[in-house]
Amino acid sequence: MITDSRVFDDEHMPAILEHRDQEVGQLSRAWTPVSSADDVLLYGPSGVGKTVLTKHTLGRLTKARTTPHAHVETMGQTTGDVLRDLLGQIGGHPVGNETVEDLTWTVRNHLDEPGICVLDEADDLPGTDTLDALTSIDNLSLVVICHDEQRWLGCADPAVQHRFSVEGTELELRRYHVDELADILEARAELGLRDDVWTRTQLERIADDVAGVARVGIQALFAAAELATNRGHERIEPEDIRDSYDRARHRIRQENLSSLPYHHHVLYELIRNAGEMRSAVLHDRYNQLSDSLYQDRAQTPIGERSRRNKLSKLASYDLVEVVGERANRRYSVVDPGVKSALDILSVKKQN
DNA sequence: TATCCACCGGAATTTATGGAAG
DNA sequence: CTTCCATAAATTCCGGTGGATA
Repeated sequence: MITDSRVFDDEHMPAILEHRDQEVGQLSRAWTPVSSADDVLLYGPSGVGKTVLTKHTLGRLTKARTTPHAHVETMGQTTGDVLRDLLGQIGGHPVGNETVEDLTWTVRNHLDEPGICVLDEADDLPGTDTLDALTSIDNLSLVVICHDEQRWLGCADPAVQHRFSVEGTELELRRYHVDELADILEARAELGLRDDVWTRTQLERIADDVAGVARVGIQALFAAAELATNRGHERIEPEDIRDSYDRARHRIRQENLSSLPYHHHVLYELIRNAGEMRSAVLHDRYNQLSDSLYQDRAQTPIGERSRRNKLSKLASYDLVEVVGERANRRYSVVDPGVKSALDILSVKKQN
């Protein structure tokens, strides 16, 4: 049934970008006189193709002429990480131990012509000094990708605000309409599935159910095909589609959890085990068990303030849900089926 | 309504790490 | 080897806030 699963990878780039002509146009225009390329603040909800749009448009641009460019994932990265990534992509050779100052200087020297740097998942960038380093590099135009442009601008320095408040700098990406997303799904289905196992109507159904969020739609289509295969169906059945959404979201969350370090896993598993808990209880548990949880580990237990940082990370990854305000706040895991591969609580029981 | 309280999250400060200079 | 310095992560400090309580 599935002829090419790579078509459904998050990293897969479609040959043509459908229903984003206007946005591609605006981005291209911002970059046109590359000698004075504009910065762009690109915003919109998760999974509607912000990353794909920039990669696609950047690909078109650099096919026409060579321009130094980079696409940097900034979520959870330090200033040094971002600069090293940028330097590597524009042809430099980061060693791994340069100072931020050195890196900034090296990048500047590498850019004898104007370049473009896309900062993906940049919601947390204001407030760090990453932007200071990047904006101090002449010749470098920035594309900032975030979810909420008001919040982003609100947190940024006045200098950065000014740089991103020029007319035409903002570019909003909306959710797809049902027929638009169905077109996108159709292109994937044609490439990755046997053509007698799906119908246009089913794709429209999925597009509607995921409210125009392309990433979830694509993952759901893939999950539906997997379910149909597992169940021995000849083609995708309504029940496969019905069950595909949980499977798709489950997979995205499981991946997110796996990418996080040990402290996050500890907190996650404590919450998952309890079902729902308030923060005082969570901290008590953590304190009780920290000796056994952290023995034989390089890491040591962390204090409450740091745990709060880990918890907000877990929440932003949609792994942990926070309900209620202030004193009566409760934590719970979004999908108890998502488990840490580290098997933390069984280690606890042995002790 | 007024006061209390838990606890979040920003900002400043400290600690840990590792490289470079003296 | 010791000292110094930069960075990132953790901790300390604390103001603000919205529900709880009386």
